[in-house]
Amino acid sequence: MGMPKISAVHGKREPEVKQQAVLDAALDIFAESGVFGASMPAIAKRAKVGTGTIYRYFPSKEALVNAVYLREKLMLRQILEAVQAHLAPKVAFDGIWKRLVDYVRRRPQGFRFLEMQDHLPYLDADSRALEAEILPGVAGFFAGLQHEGVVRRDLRPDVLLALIWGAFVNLFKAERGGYLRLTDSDIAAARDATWGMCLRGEQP
Amino acid sequence: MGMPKISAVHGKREPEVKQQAVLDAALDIFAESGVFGASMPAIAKRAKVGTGTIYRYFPSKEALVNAVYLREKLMLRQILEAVQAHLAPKVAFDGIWKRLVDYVRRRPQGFRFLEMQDHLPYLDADSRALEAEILPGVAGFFAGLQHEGVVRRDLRPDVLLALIWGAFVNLFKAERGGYLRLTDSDIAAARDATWGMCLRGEQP
DNA sequence: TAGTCCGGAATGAATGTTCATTCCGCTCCC
DNA sequence: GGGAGCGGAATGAACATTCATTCCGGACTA
Repeated sequence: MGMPKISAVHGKREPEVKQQAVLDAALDIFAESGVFGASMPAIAKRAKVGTGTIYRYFPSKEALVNAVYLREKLMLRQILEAVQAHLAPKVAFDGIWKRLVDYVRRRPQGFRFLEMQDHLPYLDADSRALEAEILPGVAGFFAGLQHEGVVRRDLRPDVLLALIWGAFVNLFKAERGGYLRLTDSDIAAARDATWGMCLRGEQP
Repeated sequence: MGMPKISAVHGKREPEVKQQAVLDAALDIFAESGVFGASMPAIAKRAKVGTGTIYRYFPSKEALVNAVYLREKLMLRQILEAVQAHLAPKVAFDGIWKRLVDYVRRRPQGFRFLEMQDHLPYLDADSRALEAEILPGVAGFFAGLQHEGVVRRDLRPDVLLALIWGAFVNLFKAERGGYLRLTDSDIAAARDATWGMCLRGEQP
Protein backbone atom coordinates (compact mmCIF):
# COMPACT_ATOMS: atom_id res chain seq x y z
CA MET A 1 0.00 0.00 0.00
CA GLY A 2 2.04 2.93 1.25
CA MET A 3 5.41 1.79 0.08
CA PRO A 4 5.61 1.59 -3.71
CA LYS A 5 8.57 -0.78 -3.29
CA ILE A 6 11.98 0.19 -4.37
CA SER A 7 11.79 0.74 -8.06
CA ALA A 8 14.91 -1.20 -8.80
CA VAL A 9 13.10 -4.26 -7.54
CA HIS A 10 9.58 -3.78 -8.64
CA GLY A 11 9.92 -1.00 -11.16
CA LYS A 12 9.22 -1.59 -14.80
CA ARG A 13 12.00 0.82 -15.71
CA GLU A 14 15.40 -0.46 -16.66
CA PRO A 15 14.49 -3.82 -18.07
CA GLU A 16 18.18 -4.37 -18.75
CA VAL A 17 18.93 -4.26 -15.07
CA LYS A 18 16.70 -7.25 -14.50
CA GLN A 19 18.13 -9.11 -17.43
CA GLN A 20 21.62 -8.61 -16.07
CA ALA A 21 20.48 -9.69 -12.63
CA VAL A 22 19.19 -12.91 -14.13
CA LEU A 23 22.40 -13.50 -16.07
CA ASP A 24 24.50 -12.86 -12.97
CA ALA A 25 22.39 -15.12 -10.81
CA ALA A 26 22.42 -17.85 -13.43
CA LEU A 27 26.19 -17.69 -13.74
CA ASP A 28 26.55 -17.89 -9.97
CA ILE A 29 24.38 -20.93 -9.66
CA PHE A 30 25.73 -22.65 -12.76
CA ALA A 31 29.24 -22.28 -11.38
CA GLU A 32 28.13 -23.56 -8.00
CA SER A 33 25.89 -26.50 -8.85
CA GLY A 34 26.39 -27.07 -12.56
CA VAL A 35 23.91 -26.34 -15.27
CA PHE A 36 21.82 -29.41 -14.51
CA GLY A 37 21.80 -28.75 -10.81
CA ALA A 38 20.47 -25.24 -11.33
CA SER A 39 16.69 -25.00 -11.29
CA MET A 40 14.92 -22.03 -12.81
CA PRO A 41 13.16 -21.17 -9.54
CA ALA A 42 16.52 -21.17 -7.76
CA ILE A 43 17.97 -18.80 -10.34
CA ALA A 44 14.91 -16.56 -10.03
CA LYS A 45 15.26 -16.47 -6.28
CA ARG A 46 18.94 -15.52 -6.40
CA ALA A 47 18.10 -12.82 -8.97
CA LYS A 48 15.32 -11.57 -6.71
CA VAL A 49 12.83 -12.00 -9.48
CA GLY A 50 9.75 -14.13 -10.06
CA THR A 51 10.18 -17.40 -11.90
CA GLY A 52 8.01 -16.21 -14.74
CA THR A 53 10.05 -13.05 -15.17
CA ILE A 54 13.03 -15.02 -16.42
CA TYR A 55 10.87 -16.13 -19.32
CA ARG A 56 10.20 -12.51 -20.26
CA TYR A 57 13.88 -12.22 -21.14
CA PHE A 58 14.86 -15.73 -22.14
CA PRO A 59 12.53 -18.11 -23.90
CA SER A 60 13.93 -21.21 -22.23
CA LYS A 61 16.63 -22.51 -19.95
CA GLU A 62 18.61 -23.43 -23.00
CA ALA A 63 18.51 -19.84 -24.20
CA LEU A 64 19.62 -18.63 -20.78
CA VAL A 65 22.56 -21.00 -20.75
CA ASN A 66 23.58 -19.79 -24.18
CA ALA A 67 23.30 -16.15 -23.16
CA VAL A 68 25.52 -16.76 -20.15
CA TYR A 69 27.93 -18.68 -22.32
CA LEU A 70 28.12 -15.96 -24.97
CA ARG A 71 28.76 -13.26 -22.41
CA GLU A 72 31.71 -15.14 -20.94
CA LYS A 73 33.10 -16.32 -24.22
CA LEU A 74 33.07 -12.79 -25.61
CA MET A 75 35.24 -11.70 -22.71
CA LEU A 76 37.64 -14.47 -23.53
CA ARG A 77 37.67 -13.43 -27.15
CA GLN A 78 38.61 -9.91 -26.17
CA ILE A 79 41.44 -11.24 -24.05
CA LEU A 80 42.75 -13.51 -26.74
CA GLU A 81 42.35 -11.10 -29.61
CA ALA A 82 44.52 -8.55 -27.88
CA VAL A 83 47.70 -10.43 -28.77
CA GLN A 84 50.54 -7.94 -29.12
CA ALA A 85 52.23 -9.84 -31.91
CA HIS A 86 54.60 -6.99 -32.64
CA LEU A 87 56.35 -7.42 -29.29
CA ALA A 88 59.07 -9.89 -28.52
CA PRO A 89 57.56 -13.39 -28.48
CA LYS A 90 57.97 -14.14 -24.81
CA VAL A 91 56.66 -10.70 -23.90
CA ALA A 92 53.58 -11.20 -26.05
CA PHE A 93 53.04 -14.63 -24.53
CA ASP A 94 53.39 -13.28 -21.02
CA GLY A 95 50.83 -10.62 -21.90
CA ILE A 96 48.21 -13.16 -22.91
CA TRP A 97 48.97 -15.26 -19.87
CA LYS A 98 48.60 -12.29 -17.57
CA ARG A 99 45.29 -11.25 -19.05
CA LEU A 100 44.00 -14.80 -18.76
CA VAL A 101 45.03 -14.99 -15.12
CA ASP A 102 43.37 -11.64 -14.50
CA TYR A 103 40.18 -12.97 -16.00
CA VAL A 104 40.26 -16.09 -13.84
CA ARG A 105 40.79 -13.98 -10.75
CA ARG A 106 38.23 -11.36 -11.60
CA ARG A 107 35.50 -13.73 -12.70
CA PRO A 108 36.03 -17.04 -10.98
CA GLN A 109 32.47 -18.12 -11.61
CA GLY A 110 32.73 -17.31 -15.28
CA PHE A 111 35.88 -19.33 -15.60
CA ARG A 112 34.42 -22.20 -13.68
CA PHE A 113 31.27 -22.19 -15.77
CA LEU A 114 33.29 -22.40 -18.98
CA GLU A 115 35.62 -24.99 -17.56
CA MET A 116 32.96 -27.38 -16.26
CA GLN A 117 31.67 -28.02 -19.74
CA ASP A 118 28.38 -29.37 -18.58
CA HIS A 119 26.82 -26.60 -20.66
CA LEU A 120 27.93 -28.39 -23.83
CA PRO A 121 24.66 -30.22 -24.51
CA TYR A 122 22.83 -26.91 -24.32
CA LEU A 123 24.97 -24.94 -26.78
CA ASP A 124 23.33 -23.80 -30.00
CA ALA A 125 24.85 -23.01 -33.37
CA ASP A 126 25.67 -19.41 -32.50
CA SER A 127 27.60 -20.41 -29.43
CA ARG A 128 29.52 -23.06 -31.30
CA ALA A 129 30.29 -20.57 -34.04
CA LEU A 130 31.82 -18.16 -31.55
CA GLU A 131 34.08 -20.88 -30.24
CA ALA A 132 35.26 -21.64 -33.74
CA GLU A 133 35.84 -17.96 -34.40
CA ILE A 134 38.28 -17.51 -31.56
CA LEU A 135 40.70 -20.31 -32.32
CA PRO A 136 42.20 -19.21 -35.66
CA GLY A 137 43.42 -15.89 -34.30
CA VAL A 138 45.43 -17.44 -31.51
CA ALA A 139 46.60 -20.29 -33.69
CA GLY A 140 47.82 -17.70 -36.18
CA PHE A 141 49.95 -16.05 -33.50
CA PHE A 142 51.76 -19.30 -32.82
CA ALA A 143 52.06 -20.09 -36.51
CA GLY A 144 53.85 -16.75 -36.94
CA LEU A 145 56.28 -17.63 -34.17
CA GLN A 146 56.98 -20.94 -35.83
CA HIS A 147 57.81 -19.05 -39.00
CA GLU A 148 60.25 -16.90 -37.09
CA GLY A 149 61.88 -20.05 -35.80
CA VAL A 150 61.08 -19.25 -32.17
CA VAL A 151 58.53 -21.98 -31.61
CA ARG A 152 59.11 -25.63 -32.40
CA ARG A 153 57.91 -26.60 -35.83
CA ASP A 154 57.13 -30.24 -35.23
CA LEU A 155 53.71 -29.35 -33.79
CA ARG A 156 50.79 -27.99 -35.75
CA PRO A 157 49.67 -24.70 -34.20
CA ASP A 158 46.25 -26.04 -33.27
CA VAL A 159 47.81 -29.01 -31.50
CA LEU A 160 50.13 -26.72 -29.59
CA LEU A 161 47.19 -24.54 -28.69
CA ALA A 162 45.30 -27.52 -27.31
CA LEU A 163 48.27 -28.34 -25.08
CA ILE A 164 48.72 -24.81 -23.82
CA TRP A 165 45.04 -24.24 -23.19
CA GLY A 166 44.69 -27.55 -21.41
CA ALA A 167 47.67 -26.79 -19.18
CA PHE A 168 46.38 -23.36 -18.30
CA VAL A 169 42.83 -24.46 -17.58
CA ASN A 170 43.83 -27.47 -15.55
CA LEU A 171 46.17 -25.39 -13.43
CA PHE A 172 43.26 -23.37 -12.12
CA LYS A 173 40.88 -26.26 -12.14
CA ALA A 174 43.25 -28.05 -9.79
CA GLU A 175 43.36 -25.00 -7.56
CA ARG A 176 39.60 -24.78 -7.46
CA GLY A 177 39.34 -28.53 -6.79
CA GLY A 178 41.50 -28.08 -3.72
CA TYR A 179 44.45 -30.06 -5.08
CA LEU A 180 46.69 -27.00 -5.18
CA ARG A 181 47.18 -23.63 -3.65
CA LEU A 182 48.73 -21.25 -6.15
CA THR A 183 51.00 -18.37 -5.26
CA ASP A 184 51.93 -15.67 -7.74
CA SER A 185 55.33 -17.23 -8.21
CA ASP A 186 53.73 -20.64 -8.86
CA ILE A 187 51.73 -19.01 -11.59
CA ALA A 188 54.75 -17.28 -13.05
CA ALA A 189 56.70 -20.53 -13.02
CA ALA A 190 53.80 -22.32 -14.68
CA ARG A 191 53.77 -19.63 -17.33
CA ASP A 192 57.45 -20.09 -18.04
CA ALA A 193 57.13 -23.85 -18.13
CA THR A 194 54.25 -23.58 -20.55
CA TRP A 195 56.34 -21.32 -22.72
CA GLY A 196 59.03 -23.97 -22.52
CA MET A 197 56.55 -26.32 -24.16
CA CYS A 198 56.53 -24.06 -27.20
CA LEU A 199 60.28 -23.66 -27.63
CA ARG A 200 62.33 -25.71 -30.04
CA GLY A 201 63.96 -28.57 -28.33
CA GLU A 202 66.27 -31.05 -29.90
CA GLN A 203 64.08 -32.73 -32.48
CA PRO A 204 64.83 -36.37 -33.23
CA MET B 1 24.58 -80.21 -14.70
CA GLY B 2 27.62 -80.15 -16.92
CA MET B 3 27.11 -76.62 -18.13
CA PRO B 4 24.48 -74.29 -16.73
CA LYS B 5 25.82 -72.09 -19.45
CA ILE B 6 23.29 -70.52 -21.80
CA SER B 7 22.60 -68.27 -18.89
CA ALA B 8 24.68 -65.47 -20.37
CA VAL B 9 21.43 -63.88 -21.41
CA HIS B 10 18.65 -65.20 -19.28
CA GLY B 11 20.38 -67.33 -16.70
CA LYS B 12 20.28 -66.56 -13.04
CA ARG B 13 23.76 -67.90 -12.52
CA GLU B 14 26.72 -65.70 -13.21
CA PRO B 15 25.41 -62.60 -11.55
CA GLU B 16 28.72 -60.94 -12.37
CA VAL B 17 27.97 -61.13 -16.05
CA LYS B 18 24.90 -59.01 -15.58
CA GLN B 19 26.64 -56.60 -13.30
CA GLN B 20 29.34 -56.11 -15.90
CA ALA B 21 26.72 -55.64 -18.59
CA VAL B 22 25.16 -52.88 -16.53
CA LEU B 23 28.52 -51.22 -15.90
CA ASP B 24 29.40 -51.37 -19.58
CA ALA B 25 26.05 -49.99 -20.65
CA ALA B 26 26.23 -47.23 -18.10
CA LEU B 27 29.71 -46.21 -19.21
CA ASP B 28 28.54 -46.15 -22.82
CA ILE B 29 25.59 -43.94 -22.11
CA PHE B 30 27.42 -41.70 -19.64
CA ALA B 31 30.08 -41.05 -22.26
CA GLU B 32 27.45 -40.38 -24.89
CA SER B 33 24.92 -38.22 -23.07
CA GLY B 34 26.59 -37.31 -19.81
CA VAL B 35 25.65 -38.61 -16.41
CA PHE B 36 22.63 -36.35 -16.14
CA GLY B 37 21.41 -37.18 -19.60
CA ALA B 38 21.48 -40.89 -18.83
CA SER B 39 18.24 -42.29 -17.45
CA MET B 40 18.18 -45.56 -15.59
CA PRO B 41 15.67 -47.10 -17.99
CA ALA B 42 17.93 -46.17 -20.90
CA ILE B 43 20.89 -47.85 -19.20
CA ALA B 44 18.77 -50.91 -18.49
CA LYS B 45 17.70 -51.10 -22.09
CA ARG B 46 21.26 -50.90 -23.40
CA ALA B 47 22.29 -53.58 -20.90
CA LYS B 48 19.38 -55.75 -22.06
CA VAL B 49 18.11 -55.94 -18.53
CA GLY B 50 14.99 -54.85 -16.70
CA THR B 51 15.10 -51.48 -14.99
CA GLY B 52 14.64 -53.04 -11.60
CA THR B 53 17.53 -55.42 -12.15
CA ILE B 54 20.01 -52.59 -11.97
CA TYR B 55 18.87 -51.97 -8.40
CA ARG B 56 19.67 -55.56 -7.54
CA TYR B 57 23.34 -54.72 -8.09
CA PHE B 58 23.54 -51.01 -7.31
CA PRO B 59 21.43 -49.36 -4.65
CA SER B 60 21.09 -46.08 -6.54
CA LYS B 61 22.18 -44.16 -9.58
CA GLU B 62 24.81 -42.51 -7.45
CA ALA B 63 26.26 -45.88 -6.54
CA LEU B 64 26.29 -46.89 -10.18
CA VAL B 65 28.16 -43.74 -11.18
CA ASN B 66 30.70 -44.38 -8.46
CA ALA B 67 31.15 -47.99 -9.53
CA VAL B 68 31.80 -46.92 -13.11
CA TYR B 69 34.16 -44.24 -11.88
CA LEU B 70 36.13 -46.58 -9.67
CA ARG B 71 36.56 -49.12 -12.43
CA GLU B 72 38.03 -46.53 -14.78
CA LYS B 73 40.11 -44.78 -12.20
CA LEU B 74 41.65 -48.07 -11.11
CA MET B 75 42.82 -48.62 -14.67
CA LEU B 76 44.40 -45.19 -14.62
CA ARG B 77 46.09 -45.97 -11.36
CA GLN B 78 47.61 -49.10 -12.81
CA ILE B 79 48.90 -47.08 -15.74
CA LEU B 80 50.37 -44.36 -13.60
CA GLU B 81 51.81 -46.62 -10.93
CA ALA B 82 53.86 -48.47 -13.50
CA VAL B 83 56.41 -45.67 -13.75
CA GLN B 84 59.79 -47.15 -14.60
CA ALA B 85 61.70 -44.65 -12.55
CA HIS B 86 64.96 -46.57 -12.95
CA LEU B 87 65.10 -45.85 -16.68
CA ALA B 88 66.45 -42.72 -18.25
CA PRO B 89 64.05 -39.85 -17.51
CA LYS B 90 62.80 -39.24 -21.04
CA VAL B 91 62.36 -42.97 -21.59
CA ALA B 92 60.31 -43.28 -18.42
CA PHE B 93 58.22 -40.29 -19.40
CA ASP B 94 57.63 -41.68 -22.88
CA GLY B 95 56.53 -44.94 -21.29
CA ILE B 96 53.84 -43.26 -19.21
CA TRP B 97 52.72 -41.21 -22.18
CA LYS B 98 52.44 -44.30 -24.34
CA ARG B 99 50.41 -46.20 -21.80
CA LEU B 100 48.08 -43.24 -21.38
CA VAL B 101 47.57 -42.96 -25.13
CA ASP B 102 46.91 -46.69 -25.29
CA TYR B 103 44.26 -46.30 -22.61
CA VAL B 104 42.57 -43.45 -24.46
CA ARG B 105 42.53 -45.47 -27.66
CA ARG B 106 41.41 -48.70 -26.06
CA ARG B 107 38.69 -47.21 -23.89
CA PRO B 108 37.51 -44.00 -25.49
CA GLN B 109 34.28 -44.01 -23.52
CA GLY B 110 36.12 -44.47 -20.26
CA PHE B 111 38.41 -41.59 -21.02
CA ARG B 112 35.52 -39.41 -22.08
CA PHE B 113 33.56 -40.25 -18.95
CA LEU B 114 36.45 -39.26 -16.74
CA GLU B 115 37.19 -36.17 -18.76
CA MET B 116 33.64 -34.77 -18.83
CA GLN B 117 33.63 -34.37 -15.08
CA ASP B 118 29.88 -34.15 -14.84
CA HIS B 119 30.15 -37.14 -12.50
CA LEU B 120 31.76 -34.93 -9.88
CA PRO B 121 28.60 -34.13 -7.91
CA TYR B 122 27.94 -37.86 -7.60
CA LEU B 123 31.33 -38.92 -6.25
CA ASP B 124 31.44 -40.32 -2.73
CA ALA B 125 34.29 -40.40 -0.24
CA ASP B 126 35.76 -43.63 -1.58
CA SER B 127 36.01 -42.26 -5.07
CA ARG B 128 37.60 -39.06 -3.90
CA ALA B 129 40.04 -41.01 -1.80
CA LEU B 130 41.18 -43.01 -4.82
CA GLU B 131 41.86 -39.81 -6.71
CA ALA B 132 43.96 -38.51 -3.85
CA GLU B 133 45.82 -41.82 -3.68
CA ILE B 134 47.05 -41.64 -7.23
CA LEU B 135 48.60 -38.20 -7.28
CA PRO B 136 51.50 -38.57 -4.81
CA GLY B 137 53.08 -41.43 -6.73
CA VAL B 138 53.32 -39.51 -9.97
CA ALA B 139 54.28 -36.30 -8.22
CA GLY B 140 57.09 -38.23 -6.52
CA PHE B 141 58.43 -39.33 -9.87
CA PHE B 142 58.79 -35.73 -10.99
CA ALA B 143 60.19 -34.65 -7.63
CA GLY B 144 62.92 -37.25 -8.12
CA LEU B 145 63.77 -35.85 -11.52
CA GLN B 146 64.00 -32.39 -10.03
CA HIS B 147 66.48 -33.73 -7.53
CA GLU B 148 68.56 -35.14 -10.33
CA GLY B 149 68.53 -31.74 -11.95
CA VAL B 150 66.72 -32.96 -15.05
CA VAL B 151 63.43 -31.21 -14.44
CA ARG B 152 63.13 -27.50 -13.72
CA ARG B 153 63.06 -26.72 -10.03
CA ASP B 154 61.02 -23.55 -10.09
CA LEU B 155 57.77 -25.53 -10.18
CA ARG B 156 56.36 -27.60 -7.38
CA PRO B 157 55.80 -31.15 -8.60
CA ASP B 158 52.06 -30.98 -8.10
CA VAL B 159 51.87 -27.80 -10.16
CA LEU B 160 53.89 -29.38 -12.93
CA LEU B 161 51.63 -32.40 -12.79
CA ALA B 162 48.55 -30.23 -13.19
CA LEU B 163 50.07 -28.67 -16.32
CA ILE B 164 51.07 -31.98 -17.87
CA TRP B 165 47.80 -33.67 -17.11
CA GLY B 166 45.81 -30.74 -18.44
CA ALA B 167 47.81 -30.68 -21.65
CA PHE B 168 47.40 -34.41 -22.20
CA VAL B 169 43.70 -34.48 -21.47
CA ASN B 170 42.88 -31.44 -23.54
CA LEU B 171 44.78 -32.83 -26.49
CA PHE B 172 42.37 -35.72 -26.75
CA LYS B 173 39.39 -33.70 -25.67
CA ALA B 174 40.04 -31.42 -28.62
CA GLU B 175 40.23 -34.40 -30.91
CA ARG B 176 36.99 -35.77 -29.60
CA GLY B 177 35.37 -32.34 -29.93
CA GLY B 178 36.26 -32.29 -33.60
CA TYR B 179 38.76 -29.45 -33.31
CA LEU B 180 41.68 -31.66 -34.24
CA ARG B 181 42.56 -34.81 -36.03
CA LEU B 182 45.58 -36.46 -34.42
CA THR B 183 48.12 -38.56 -36.28
CA ASP B 184 50.68 -40.68 -34.49
CA SER B 185 53.34 -38.12 -35.22
CA ASP B 186 51.16 -35.31 -33.82
CA ILE B 187 50.90 -37.31 -30.64
CA ALA B 188 54.65 -37.96 -30.54
CA ALA B 189 55.35 -34.26 -31.09
CA ALA B 190 52.87 -33.35 -28.36
CA ARG B 191 54.66 -35.75 -26.06
CA ASP B 192 58.02 -34.15 -26.75
CA ALA B 193 56.61 -30.66 -26.32
CA THR B 194 55.07 -31.66 -23.01
CA TRP B 195 58.42 -33.03 -21.92
CA GLY B 196 59.86 -29.69 -22.97
CA MET B 197 57.61 -28.14 -20.37
CA CYS B 198 59.42 -30.10 -17.68
CA LEU B 199 62.98 -29.34 -18.70
CA ARG B 200 65.05 -26.64 -17.12
CA GLY B 201 64.93 -23.48 -19.10
CA GLU B 202 66.85 -20.34 -18.32
CA GLN B 203 65.37 -19.26 -14.99
CA PRO B 204 65.20 -15.51 -14.30
C1' DT C 1 12.76 -90.68 -15.22
C1' DA C 2 8.99 -87.56 -14.83
C1' DG C 3 6.35 -84.60 -12.21
C1' DT C 4 6.02 -80.98 -8.64
C1' DC C 5 7.61 -77.54 -5.69
C1' DC C 6 10.45 -73.74 -3.86
C1' DG C 7 13.72 -69.80 -3.35
C1' DG C 8 15.02 -65.89 -5.17
C1' DA C 9 16.40 -63.44 -9.55
C1' DA C 10 14.26 -60.61 -12.98
C1' DT C 11 10.86 -57.59 -14.68
C1' DG C 12 8.51 -53.24 -15.99
C1' DA C 13 4.35 -50.74 -14.79
C1' DA C 14 3.20 -47.70 -10.94
C1' DT C 15 4.68 -44.11 -7.61
C1' DG C 16 6.19 -39.92 -5.83
C1' DT C 17 9.15 -36.13 -6.71
C1' DT C 18 11.48 -32.60 -9.14
C1' DC C 19 11.69 -29.35 -12.55
C1' DA C 20 10.90 -26.38 -16.83
C1' DT C 21 7.33 -23.92 -18.40
C1' DT C 22 2.70 -21.64 -18.35
C1' DC C 23 -0.93 -18.96 -16.53
C1' DC C 24 -3.48 -15.71 -14.06
C1' DG C 25 -4.42 -12.13 -10.97
C1' DC C 26 -2.09 -8.05 -9.07
C1' DT C 27 0.59 -3.65 -9.23
C1' DC C 28 2.30 0.32 -11.06
C1' DC C 29 2.70 3.83 -14.64
C1' DC C 30 0.63 6.73 -18.01
C1' DG D 1 -8.92 3.19 -16.63
C1' DG D 2 -5.96 0.40 -19.33
C1' DG D 3 -2.16 -2.10 -20.31
C1' DA D 4 2.62 -3.53 -19.60
C1' DG D 5 5.42 -6.02 -16.14
C1' DC D 6 5.67 -8.97 -12.68
C1' DG D 7 5.38 -12.79 -9.12
C1' DG D 8 4.69 -17.23 -7.85
C1' DA D 9 1.29 -20.99 -7.72
C1' DA D 10 -0.32 -24.46 -11.12
C1' DT D 11 0.71 -27.74 -14.74
C1' DG D 12 2.49 -31.56 -17.04
C1' DA D 13 6.51 -34.24 -18.38
C1' DA D 14 10.45 -36.82 -17.12
C1' DC D 15 12.96 -39.22 -13.96
C1' DA D 16 14.74 -42.30 -10.04
C1' DT D 17 13.05 -45.69 -7.42
C1' DT D 18 9.77 -49.39 -5.77
C1' DC D 19 7.18 -53.54 -5.65
C1' DA D 20 3.68 -57.01 -6.98
C1' DT D 21 4.19 -60.39 -10.17
C1' DT D 22 6.47 -63.69 -13.35
C1' DC D 23 9.80 -66.92 -14.37
C1' DC D 24 13.66 -70.15 -13.90
C1' DG D 25 16.51 -73.96 -12.52
C1' DG D 26 17.53 -77.10 -9.34
C1' DA D 27 15.78 -80.38 -5.43
C1' DC D 28 12.82 -83.58 -3.89
C1' DT D 29 9.62 -87.52 -4.42
C1' DA D 30 7.96 -91.72 -6.02
